[in-house]
Amino acid sequence: MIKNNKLKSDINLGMLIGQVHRLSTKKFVQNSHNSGLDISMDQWIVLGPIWENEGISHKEISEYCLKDKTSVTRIIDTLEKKNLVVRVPDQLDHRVKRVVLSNKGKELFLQAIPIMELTRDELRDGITEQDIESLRSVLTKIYNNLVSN
Amino acid sequence: MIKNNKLKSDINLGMLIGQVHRLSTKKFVQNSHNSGLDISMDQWIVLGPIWENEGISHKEISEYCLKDKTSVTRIIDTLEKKNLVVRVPDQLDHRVKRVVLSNKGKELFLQAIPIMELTRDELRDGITEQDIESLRSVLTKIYNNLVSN
DNA sequence: ATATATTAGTTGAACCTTCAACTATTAATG
DNA sequence: CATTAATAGTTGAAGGTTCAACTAATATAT
Repeated sequence: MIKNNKLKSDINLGMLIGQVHRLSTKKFVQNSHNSGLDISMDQWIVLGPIWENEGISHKEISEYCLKDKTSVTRIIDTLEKKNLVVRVPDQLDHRVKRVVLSNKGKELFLQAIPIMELTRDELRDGITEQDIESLRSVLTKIYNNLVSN
Repeated sequence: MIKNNKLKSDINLGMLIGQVHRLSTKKFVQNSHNSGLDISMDQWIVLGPIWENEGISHKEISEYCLKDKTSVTRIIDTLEKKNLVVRVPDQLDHRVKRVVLSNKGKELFLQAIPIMELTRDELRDGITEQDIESLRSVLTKIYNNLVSN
């Protein structure tokens, strides 16, 4: 009995975004698991900038991944517990912690790349590059509305 | 040092979807809080089908909201703790639990509608209806790829 | 009818997210 | 230089998600 159809369709759009987000992370984790890898979507997302930039700080990871600093702390806790990365205090600014991949971390990252590619292909099956660019464009507009308060 | 640019841009697209999802739920909760309402995005999403269909079952809520049954159980736990809904065992099929809004739940739902509309307008500021339809269309395609295994 | 399979919902464990409060360190200002 | 601000990261609490295992009840199949 929500009479306002616009409202209803927005709710559905919100649920759709949420569901696509949940299902795609689930798909990646399942594909990883099927290949014998133990890695979550968020762990993969955080490993990325560490791979690209050895010794990156939490804050930089946070900005790169669009994740809250608390989330970054906890994901790195998990990665460290799994011996995939190591935290190294910065020598100049003692507030800063720099994060470095272990050999195990590097290995896992390399193994996960083809899983990511597979997942990508499954997601995009039958979808044109134009559609993807349009998706990216509209999401970016919404993102900008959200961050500019 | 991810040489594959396609891969990198997919990662970014994934992070963008995640971030838009997180930021929009955050915006809704903040707007609610600013109006003195205590409700999360997921609580709102689950209240919707209960409002529309008094006595709806968990399973039906799950299908409507595109949420896992475990999540539905836990969100309804929270809603029940807040005295917004009540679980009623089905008389015929004793496996089924039906969910009903309390007066407090109805009241909250009605108060949350304008908050949802406000949030919607903030999200969509400067974005055309065509863009939104295009977003919905591409997300639906991805969703279908994901559910059809 | 009885054994088997399905279905609805719950629970525990592990992870991710947000908020608010906190520590420790560095930067800015008078 | 000493006080105050801001910054980087951590922690606890509460909520949401997934998986796997579980209970209880209904459906199916010989």
